[in-house]
Amino acid sequence: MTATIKDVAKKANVSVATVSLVIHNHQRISSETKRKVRKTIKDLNYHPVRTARGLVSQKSGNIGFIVTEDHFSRSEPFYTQIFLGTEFQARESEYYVLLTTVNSDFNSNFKMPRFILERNVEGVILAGKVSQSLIENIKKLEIPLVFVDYYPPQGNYPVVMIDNFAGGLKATQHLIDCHHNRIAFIAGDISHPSISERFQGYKMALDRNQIPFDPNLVVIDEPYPAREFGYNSAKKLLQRNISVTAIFACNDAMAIGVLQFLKEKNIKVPTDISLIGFDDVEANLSMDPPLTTVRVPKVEMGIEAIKLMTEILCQRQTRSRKILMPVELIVRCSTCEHQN
Amino acid sequence: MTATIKDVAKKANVSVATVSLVIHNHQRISSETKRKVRKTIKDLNYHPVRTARGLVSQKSGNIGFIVTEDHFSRSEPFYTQIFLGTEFQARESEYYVLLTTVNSDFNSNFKMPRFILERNVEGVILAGKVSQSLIENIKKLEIPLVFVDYYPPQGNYPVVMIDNFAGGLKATQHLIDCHHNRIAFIAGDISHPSISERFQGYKMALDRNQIPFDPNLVVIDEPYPAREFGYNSAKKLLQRNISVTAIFACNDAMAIGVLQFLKEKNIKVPTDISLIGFDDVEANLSMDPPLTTVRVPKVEMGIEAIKLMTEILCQRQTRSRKILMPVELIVRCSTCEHQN
DNA sequence: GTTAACCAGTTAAACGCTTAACTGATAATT
DNA sequence: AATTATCAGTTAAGCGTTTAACTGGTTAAC
Repeated sequence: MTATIKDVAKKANVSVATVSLVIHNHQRISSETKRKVRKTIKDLNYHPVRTARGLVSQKSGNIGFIVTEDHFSRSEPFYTQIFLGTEFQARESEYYVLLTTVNSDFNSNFKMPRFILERNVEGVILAGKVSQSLIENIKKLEIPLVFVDYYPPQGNYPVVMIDNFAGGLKATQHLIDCHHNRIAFIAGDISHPSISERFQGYKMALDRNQIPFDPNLVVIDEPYPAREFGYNSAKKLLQRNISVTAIFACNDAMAIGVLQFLKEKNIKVPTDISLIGFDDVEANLSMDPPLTTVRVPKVEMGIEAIKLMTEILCQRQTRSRKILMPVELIVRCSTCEHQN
Repeated sequence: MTATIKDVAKKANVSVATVSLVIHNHQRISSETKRKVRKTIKDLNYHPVRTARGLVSQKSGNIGFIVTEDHFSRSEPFYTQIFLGTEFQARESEYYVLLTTVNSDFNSNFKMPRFILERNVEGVILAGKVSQSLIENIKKLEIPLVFVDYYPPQGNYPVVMIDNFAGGLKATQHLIDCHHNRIAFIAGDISHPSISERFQGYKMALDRNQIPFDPNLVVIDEPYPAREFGYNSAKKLLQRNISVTAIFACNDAMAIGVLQFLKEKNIKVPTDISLIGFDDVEANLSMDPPLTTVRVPKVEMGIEAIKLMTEILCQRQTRSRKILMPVELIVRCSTCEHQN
C-alpha cells in the first residue's frame, strides 16, 4: 500500500500534525524540521489522499460543467470545444472538471446533477442556455456559478460571452472593404441573442459606411441555423431576383448550405458571389472553396471560464466579472473583391 | 447547510449505522425501519457526501483518462472523440472521468499524473500509444488498466481496438466491387500497427479477387498520415505514369490531400479516379465530393472502454478481455463504378 | 431446560487528513 | 524577579461515512 501521513510522521519522528503543517508550509515549523520531514515525504513517495483532504477541508478539487443534452449531442462540436477548454485550463489550476448533461427543460421534479447532490464540486460552469429552475436550485445551495455563452435574464453572475456584435461588424466590414454593397444577411433563429447581435453588427457596418439597409437582402425566417436552412434561405434570397454580390451567413453551418445551393445553381463562389460564415468550424478547411469566416475562440472560452471560477474559489475575486471574448476575421477563399 | 447522515439518524430515531445500512439496502434492517428511514432521507433531502464515502470505502468514483499531449492537441479530434465517449458512458455507470495528458516520452523522472498520486481514480484508461515506463509505473500501484487504440508489446491487458484489417478489406473490396482493378494504396507512417493492418487488408482483398499486387500502386514512404503528405503521395503516384483508377488513402486526412492534388491537376473525382479514405472525420461531409470512407466508431470506443473498466471494478470480470470494434463502409460520392 | 441460531438493530473504530487549542521551553519586557 | 510573548511543536477533535463486532431479545433445536 502507499504511504499515509502517519507513516511519514513515524519515520520522521514527529507528529502527524507537524507533517501536515510542513505540507502547507506553515511558518510555525522550523526550517530544520521542514527539511527533515520533506526528505521523509520524498523517501516514502508520500502524497496526500484527495478524498481525505476533501473531507476535512470540504473541498473536492472538482469543478462541475453542465450543458443541456441537446447542446451536447454528438454532432454539435461547439460546446464540446468549450468543455475541452475547461479541461485544458483545469489542469493548470489543479482542478478536475466533472461533466454532466441536463434536460433542457429541467425543473424541480428532475433530480439535480449527481456531483451537486454529493457535494463533489466546488463550483459549477453552466454552458449555453439552461433552465431558470436549474439555476435557482444551484443558487440555493450557494455553489459558485459561472456562465458561458448564455446569460440568465435576471441576476448578476460572472459570465464569458462572445462578442457577436463585433463579429457581425467585422464580417460585414470585410465585405464592404471588398467593395461589396449588395450584402445579404441570412440567419435562422433570429430570436437567439447571439444571432441577433450578429445581425446588429451587420446593420451597424452598413450604417457606418452609408450603405442603405435593404430588407430584401435579409432572410431570417428560418427556424434554426443549420445547413438545410441555409440552403433554403439562399433559395429564397435568389428567388427575389435582386442584385446580390455577397452573403453573410449567421454561422458556418448555414454558409455550407448556402454554398451547396449556389453550386447547384452554378453560381461561382467567390467570383459571382462572396460568402462569409461565422464560428470557424473544423469543416471549413475542407470546403471548396475554404470558407472565409469569423472565428469564435471556443476553447479559449472554456479556459476563461475556469480562470474566472478559480478566481472566485480562491476568494481573490468576488464581484461578478463579465468577459467578452474577441472574435477574429479569418479570410480564406470564399470572399474576394467585387468586380464592377 | 445540507443534511448529513447524523441529521437523518436523529430525526428518524435510529443510529447512524442503521441509516447507512438502509442506504445500502442491507437485509438486516426490517422493512418497517427501512421505510421510516427512507422517508426521513427524502424529507431532509439527504445525499451521502462523495468524499466521505470515498475516504472510508477507498473508492473515489472516478476513472482516469490518460493520453499523450501530442495526441490530444487541439486540432486532433480522434482521441477527443474517444474521450467524449468515455464521458457519455461514465455518466451511465455513475462514474466521473478525470482527464490528463502526459508527455509522450514519459519516464520515471516525470511525476505521475496527479489523480494517480492522490489516489483519486479507481482505474485508468490509456488512449493511444504511451510510454512503457508510464505503464509499468501505474501497474506497480495495482491500478486497473484499460487500453484503447494501442496495445503494449508485452503484458496481457484489457483493450479496445479498431478492426483495421477488416476496414482495409472492406474499403478495397468496395472499390473492386465497382470494377476497379488498378487500386492504389497511400499511407504515411506505415510502421504504425493501425496503418499497416489497413495495408494488410488491402492486400488480402486483392488476393481474394485474384488481382495481382503491384508495388507501383503503393506509396507508403511519407512520415505521417496528414493532409500535406497525402498531397505529396498523390503527386508521386501520378508521376509514375501508370494506370490508376482508384485510390485508397489510409485515412481521411491523407485523402483530403489527395483530393486537393487531383483537383489541381484537373482530374475528376470520382469519374476519373475514385477515392476512399478511412476514419470518417467531421470534415468529410463538407468536401466536394463528400468522401467515401470507412467509419471508425470513435465515441463507441470510449464507451466500450468504460464498460470494460466498470466490469473490472465490479469484479464481475477479471480476465483481460479484448474488444475489436467493427468498422463500417460509408459510401458517399468520391467513389463510383469504373467505366471500361 | 439448556444451548444454539437468528433477528434487528447499536456501538465504536476506522478511513487520512486539517486545525484550533494547548504545552513547555526560551526570550523579551517591565 | 515576575510577567508576558514568542517559538516550535503536540494533542485531540472532527470532517461524513462504512462496517466489523457486539447486544439483547426471540425462536428453534436437541
